[in-house]
Amino acid sequence: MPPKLNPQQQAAVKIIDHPLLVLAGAGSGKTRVITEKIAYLVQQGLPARHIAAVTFTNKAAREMKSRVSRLLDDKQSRGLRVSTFHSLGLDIIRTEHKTLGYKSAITLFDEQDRLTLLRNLISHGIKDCDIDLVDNYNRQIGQWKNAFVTPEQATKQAEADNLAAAILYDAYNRSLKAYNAADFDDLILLPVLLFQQHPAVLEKWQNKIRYLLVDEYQDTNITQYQLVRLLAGNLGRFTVVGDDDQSIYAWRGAQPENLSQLQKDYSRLQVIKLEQNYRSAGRILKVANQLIANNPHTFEKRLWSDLGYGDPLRVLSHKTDQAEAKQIAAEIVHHRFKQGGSYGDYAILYRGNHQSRLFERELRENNVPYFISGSASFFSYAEIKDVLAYLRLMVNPTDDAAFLRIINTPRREIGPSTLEKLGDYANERHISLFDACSELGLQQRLSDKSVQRLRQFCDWINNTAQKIEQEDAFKSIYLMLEQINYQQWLQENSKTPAAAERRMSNVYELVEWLQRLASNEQGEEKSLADIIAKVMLLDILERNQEQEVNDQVSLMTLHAAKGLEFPHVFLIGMEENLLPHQNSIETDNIEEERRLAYVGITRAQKTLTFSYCTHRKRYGEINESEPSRFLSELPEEDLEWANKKQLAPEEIKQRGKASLAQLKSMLA
DNA sequence: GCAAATCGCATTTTT
DNA sequence: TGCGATTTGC
Repeated sequence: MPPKLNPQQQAAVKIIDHPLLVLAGAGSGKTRVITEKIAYLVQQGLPARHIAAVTFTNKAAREMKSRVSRLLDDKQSRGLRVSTFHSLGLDIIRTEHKTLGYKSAITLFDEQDRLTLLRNLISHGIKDCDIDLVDNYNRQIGQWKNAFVTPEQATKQAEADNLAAAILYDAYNRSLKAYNAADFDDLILLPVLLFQQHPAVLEKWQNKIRYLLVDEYQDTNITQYQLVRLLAGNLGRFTVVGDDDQSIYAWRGAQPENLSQLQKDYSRLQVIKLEQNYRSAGRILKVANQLIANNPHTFEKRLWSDLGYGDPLRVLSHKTDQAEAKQIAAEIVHHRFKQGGSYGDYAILYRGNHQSRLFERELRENNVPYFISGSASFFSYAEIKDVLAYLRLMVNPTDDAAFLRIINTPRREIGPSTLEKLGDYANERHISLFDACSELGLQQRLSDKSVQRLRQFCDWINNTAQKIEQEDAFKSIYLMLEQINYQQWLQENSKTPAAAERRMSNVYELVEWLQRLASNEQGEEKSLADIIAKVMLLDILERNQEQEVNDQVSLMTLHAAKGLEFPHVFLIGMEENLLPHQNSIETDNIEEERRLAYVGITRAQKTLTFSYCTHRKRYGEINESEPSRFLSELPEEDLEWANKKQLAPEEIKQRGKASLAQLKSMLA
């Protein structure tokens, strides 16, 4: 990227007396605009502590922070907020917990906790709900929370078929409150409710955050937009950056309409388009432009670049999905040797995760290093969830989700039947499972032995919690791990000894990391409770992944590829019913699928290869498939249908081997 | 209470 | 086909 900002970028940085919408096409330097603007605001005399920049991912926030630190020194950037929407929300909730009626140690419920709670509510009392439909209810509740619909409103508006969901929604929210807990959606929703109901608190925050910058604005949902509006106030001291053509999260509640809504809500809004692309060859952009022109637009935009026109885009055809994987793996090997580049220059992008399987196998056979993005997050590891559940329960004994997770892990001979009776009892008395254990009435329901086991557990939790609070917190955590003999439990429950070892080292990594977090928190209170809440928002594995992504072919979904770029991109599975996906065809959602293809195309810097198969194995059955309609929307003169004549599998294999031999001779 | 067997389901998933 | 969740049998 050139050292100087282009005129549009400069304008985007310098307009600060109007609310500003920056329509930033793919690869047009939007992060740069945000970071330069932060620096500019500081230079203009606005202290960094009055500036907040919000992103959607931790990764984006980290990237932004590090780029700001190249422009401003520590003193200048002191107090600057660069965070995800969700951690900004958590900050607000933590600071204002009293007004919201929460105790300070707020527990964050993840998706699993949420489902567990919903299931428990259904099996204990919410009669109108069917346990088999829990996923539907969950989705509906999420939609309501994203659309800023409270339980009261939901109940009023609800049709007969989702009245049950509305009742459940209300019960669920009450339970969360009783547990002093919040789910991810609440991290946005609660601040909005708070600001609406308490103007003085809002004013305080508006005074704190005097300039707001929002990244990936097209991905905001209704609730997030409310938060932006409230924080930015009537003056509209904000810059939002987004691209309607890269809106691919509508299914998660994102409202790309929030872009045009700004014009209605802020008459003084200025709009700037960034159309110069610093990433891709001209031809790739031409094709991308033509594809996306098939979607309706409120803001017209046309990407261009001066990086040269580039090669035609290739379209490969294959007989089977296996052949697709084989040929592309071989081709990557071949191409890399010819170019002398790095495997890290290649990416294979696809619509659904399952498409990675064949490629994985093929790459491994060819000894090509690869990494799959979007695989299990650190927090999906059972051992991490277990240990966090222990800590959560100590911080907040009413956290039933945590209680249920660990009550019998490791084995304490407390099984489902005991828990069900305990659950019934707790439910009748409207108390938490933990509190129910110490009640006298419990003895009438359960055997003495069971009650004794439960109480032993609770006493132990109380003791350990006390130790953590009063003595050296982390020493006590290590002691706790020893007492539950967690290592042994892992050994007994892992497939191999090596796996057990790895899992235990995950646990240590977690605790060490918590320790570092605790000591890094400058100034503010650094109670374990706060740390745990923060941790639920982070993802440690991300960092590990980033370190390792070096000389590896990247495999990822189109969704995961947003924001990234690669010299050579393979966009595979360009077939009807895959891209566009069958469900999207059925629900008439082609436009978002087209944007997904657009995102894929605009990831490529130098070369782009599409591929499709005529036969694909699906759910164990071979089906015929047709090339994607999107291919026919592209300019014919820029495509090269390279593979109409099929290579026999043996030939492909030969080519792969030839390349290997070539490598060996090159190394020798 | 737990392990094995069977069932059932299969886009995408920032936090 | 392949995985995870639930059910079955000991």
